[in-house]
Amino acid sequence: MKPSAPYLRRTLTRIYEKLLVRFGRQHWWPGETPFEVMVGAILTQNTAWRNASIAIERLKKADLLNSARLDRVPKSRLAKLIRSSGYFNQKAKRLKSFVRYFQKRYGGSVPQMRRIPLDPLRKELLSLPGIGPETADSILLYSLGKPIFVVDAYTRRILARHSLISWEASYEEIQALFQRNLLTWSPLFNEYHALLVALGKELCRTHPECHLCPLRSIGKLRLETSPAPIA
DNA sequence: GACCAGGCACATC
DNA sequence: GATGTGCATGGT
Repeated sequence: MKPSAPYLRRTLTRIYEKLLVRFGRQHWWPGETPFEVMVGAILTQNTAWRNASIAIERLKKADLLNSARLDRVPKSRLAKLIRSSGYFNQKAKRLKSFVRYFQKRYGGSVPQMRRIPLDPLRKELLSLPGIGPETADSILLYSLGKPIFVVDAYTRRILARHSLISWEASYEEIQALFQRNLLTWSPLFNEYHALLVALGKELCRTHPECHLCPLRSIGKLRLETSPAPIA
């Protein structure tokens, strides 16, 4: 039985309010420049942010957190610098190809890139090697300020545990759930996703039974009967 | 020492 | 289209 639109709107709004009260504003993305956010989006793929941020610091220290210089640095040197983020050979390759594209297509200019409308730009990003839906949407939302909702492992886990989606829901289905039932506004999408991650990090792992979950009292939650695995 | 973390591509059926 | 596997580090 699919929840009705008014129910979803109400519930998604209540969840947001609860999370905001519990965790406060998250000030995402934790990066100093839009370009740093793009690099971070690739480095954090399937990796704890802590490890990705170590790699970012090393790039900064080497004065390489700049698209023109990153475009010129040898891939082997880049791989060594980003070692802490894991999958460093793959990520060095992905970063190089992304930066090549960014330089060639936009001259390394964020404002130039931002001029492209959301849909075609998303398609463009998805066509790059190593840029999947989450990385593309993270760049669009957190680096460029485009109104698109980022879905990640935490988002799926939390929504499924609270019976708002099935565990098998696709990326696009989950994204559409938020985008159809919330105001299309990038600051809201920004904060909402960051808050879901905050919840996922702080509670879902340490308290998988959800006894302390701030969302517990919301709507028709049926936590007792949701599937056990949270991974 | 096992398990996990803000994915993605590619092979195979 | 679904399912399985490689990629790899650092923290708990």
